[in-house]
Amino acid sequence: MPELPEVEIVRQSLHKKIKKKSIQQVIIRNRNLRFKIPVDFENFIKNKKIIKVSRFSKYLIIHFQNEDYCLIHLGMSGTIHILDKKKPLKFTNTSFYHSPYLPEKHNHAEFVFDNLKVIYNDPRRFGFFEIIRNHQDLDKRFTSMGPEPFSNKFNLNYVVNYFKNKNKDIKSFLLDQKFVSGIGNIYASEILFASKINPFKKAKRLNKNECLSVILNSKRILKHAINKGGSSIRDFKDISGNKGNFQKEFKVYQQEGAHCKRTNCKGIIKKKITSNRSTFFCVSCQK
DNA sequence: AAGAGGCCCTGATAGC
DNA sequence: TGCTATCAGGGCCTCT
Repeated sequence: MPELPEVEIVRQSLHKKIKKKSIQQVIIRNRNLRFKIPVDFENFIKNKKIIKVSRFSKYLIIHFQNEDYCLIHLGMSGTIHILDKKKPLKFTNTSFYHSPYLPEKHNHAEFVFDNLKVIYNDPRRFGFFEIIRNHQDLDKRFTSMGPEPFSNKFNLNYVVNYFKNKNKDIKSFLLDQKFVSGIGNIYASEILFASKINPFKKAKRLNKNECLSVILNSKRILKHAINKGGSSIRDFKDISGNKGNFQKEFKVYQQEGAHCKRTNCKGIIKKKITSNRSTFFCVSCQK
């Protein structure tokens, strides 16, 4: 499901729903995620009040009282659903705990609040939860990761220096969370199309202008995607079941065989698969 | 040390 | 209908 924009959409809606509320009960249905949900997880979370929900990169950060935190990573297929007793979902005429579109299979954890239930569902189990017990550890947690695209640290000096002598292709770097945090397979292709750069060009071959282009387009495209509610390919929805709209604006992702959308470009969009991941690009205008 | 590739897992879809 | 193969938004690990 989720790259930075989608995780941000989930964060916004989750924050609205659960800030200042206490978790009354935690129900674990299946501990098997990328990392097993620890046995003391329920006790750690239970009765804690939520201050806010923030985000770094593709990680949701639940802030509890007393500087306790829970990280949630959605992996490829993690989704968060909410059932609100006061605002029953459309079509929900059954009980509080059942809704027609709400998945039952692959629910891993359910967090029960007063009048609310938050559900974590993850068929492929690439997501995970992580407990953090103080504010220093939270700061430390992300130090080995690169800056978010929005950060001032993601600037021309940083990128030009980072790319010196780097023999790997530029797309791999956009996916490399140690270089920049939050970009995934969809937005990497879109950013490079906007920058007119071939995804397989070696990073060390990018000139200053191209580096700048990658920086500016990363910031712009991710912000734009957030404003559009994220990309709903497959079944991404926010926690209340609303779809995003950015998928309508894909220029290259999933556009194999289409004509390039750039004015005056006669190129065709091509798909290339490397190490099991697809890359989309225009054969003509991305040099 | 950097870079390439495999692997974790289930589900949807395409092709026969 | 039902088999098999392929692909999917991530990131960790190992090998060279």
